[in-house]
Amino acid sequence: METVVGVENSDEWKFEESGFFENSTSSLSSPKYIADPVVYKLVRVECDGRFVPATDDEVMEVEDFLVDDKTEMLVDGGKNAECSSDDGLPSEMLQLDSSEGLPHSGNVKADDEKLTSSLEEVVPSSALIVDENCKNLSGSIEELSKPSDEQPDSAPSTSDVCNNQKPDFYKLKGEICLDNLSIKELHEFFKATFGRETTVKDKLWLKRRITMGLTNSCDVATTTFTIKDNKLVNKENEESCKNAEGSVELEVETINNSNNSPTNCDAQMEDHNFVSGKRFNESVEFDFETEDLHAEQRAAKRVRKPTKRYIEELSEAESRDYSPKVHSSAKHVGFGSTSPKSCLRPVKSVSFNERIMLTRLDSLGGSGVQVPCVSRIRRSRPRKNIKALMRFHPSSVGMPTEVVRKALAVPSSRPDSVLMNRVSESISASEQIEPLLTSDAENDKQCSAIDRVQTGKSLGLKQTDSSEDTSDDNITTVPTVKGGMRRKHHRAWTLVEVMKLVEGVSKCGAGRWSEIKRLAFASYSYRTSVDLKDKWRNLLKASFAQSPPDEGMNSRKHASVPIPAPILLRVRQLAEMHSQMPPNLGSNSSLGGVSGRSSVHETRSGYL
DNA sequence: TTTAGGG
DNA sequence: CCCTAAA
Repeated sequence: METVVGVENSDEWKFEESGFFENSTSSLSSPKYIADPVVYKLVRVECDGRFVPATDDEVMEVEDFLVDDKTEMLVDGGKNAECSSDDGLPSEMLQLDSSEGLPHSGNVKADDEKLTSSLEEVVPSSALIVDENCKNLSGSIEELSKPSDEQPDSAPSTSDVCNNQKPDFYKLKGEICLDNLSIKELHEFFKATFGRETTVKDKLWLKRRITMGLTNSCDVATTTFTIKDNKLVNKENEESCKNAEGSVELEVETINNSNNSPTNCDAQMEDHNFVSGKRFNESVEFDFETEDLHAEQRAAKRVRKPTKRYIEELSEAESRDYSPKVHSSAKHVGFGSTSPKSCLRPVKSVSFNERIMLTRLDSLGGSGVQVPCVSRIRRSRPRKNIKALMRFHPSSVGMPTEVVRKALAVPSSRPDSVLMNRVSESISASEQIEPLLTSDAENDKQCSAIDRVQTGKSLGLKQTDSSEDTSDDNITTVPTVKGGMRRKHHRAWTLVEVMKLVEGVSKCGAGRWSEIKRLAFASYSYRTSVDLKDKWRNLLKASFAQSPPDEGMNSRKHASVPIPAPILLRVRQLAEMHSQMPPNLGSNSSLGGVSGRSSVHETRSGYL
């Protein structure tokens, strides 16, 4: 039995490492540190723990994998291209074929055909929609943007807007203003955005991080953090970005070159320029999240001996995000991007629950500390049928747990208070050795995924739930009286997720939830298409509800961050485009004033 | 299996 | 979120 794992090796791919380490210590606030310092080399780990160099095929697979990654960055638009250039990538990687506005990288070779076609699939469709509605949009946007404004444009003492001590950062005339937020607020915002806590105290870091998440861009200024319509304002390079992205005009955006001037906010509202709109790039956001872990550590302290927990978390993040073992890695899935040649190595060849001890040169404070790294296999809850089975044989629960755990020599790292989880994990682990135990559902999926990959048509399906585990470790499932299983914890929707959803709807149209699920939420396996639908329903409600999460509840104590007005605005636009406005609340929402507030028990659909 | 809608 | 009917 053997497995392919990633091992750090800083020599393998020149362009990956070039220039990084020089920068890593000095430029925490520079876009340069976006690149991940770790470069993997493929090796096989035999049962006895020996490392065996990977075969060329394997290496190739991963190379494609990486190239795709880079390509996606390019696809993401000009901003990233610039960013990438800072990373010292070969210039050929950065060239865009201006005739098509599509990336043609010398490194991409065969793959870029597929990529290109997939892009063409996506881009024109959005362009179509836009073309049809561009006029309407331009008209309605101004209309719509008003009701969502608390204060009319009558110069809301712009200094207030940006310099207020307690600004309503989420609805400043449709912008998100991260400036002047307290650390605590930033932490909240961070959590709402990424669904993950952070301990970083560095305001600048937090702001950049959030901004990057919200803009899906790594090109974030270090001076001011005002996000409008999911994009950062105050970009000098917007022009070039627009050109690079072609003529897809979608969102309202303002060009504003002055930095943080008090007039910014006003000007932003008045000057409605249409620039290219969204791009779909999971990888960017995804990378951010994982990179957070690294940067966080760096920012948090100096050189601290990594704690056990750190090691675990780090490894978890990596086995989820970087390890080639995570086949058609989730981070490569997304709109406008495909991973035509994901790693095909079947899960079953992976030695289950074998904790491979490795070390990686972690750039802890740039000091190059050797950090042990445990690589572990997915831990996921069992599929429904398994759980259902267990439900009918509760008495046998204890047995399989023990047996399986012993058999697999799973370190009892966690208390057994969560027996169910334990069993779940063990069982899902056993699936990997004993295919007979598995329902064919998963196998089929894997096969079909492979098939699609081989036909080059793959959308980069993630390997069923290979990355689900870590992320859903926390959501325990609980048996209900009626015999059903219910997810115990509502997984809070993060801003990023909401944005993905909105984008997904704009691409695929509301209703095609499974499509959206596959394309935009492939890496969020805990969101079912039904979840998406429900969330959209809520978003709709929220967006048409009178002026977003209103002042009424002044209690600054909202545990969750309100959905930013610009997003709601977009939801509303999309809803109108799809003529799926909620009854009664039609376009008269602008006149109605405080018409009814429809539902008092409108709960908190306007929040995350 | 996926969607739509009610609870 | 869950459940279910209907497609």
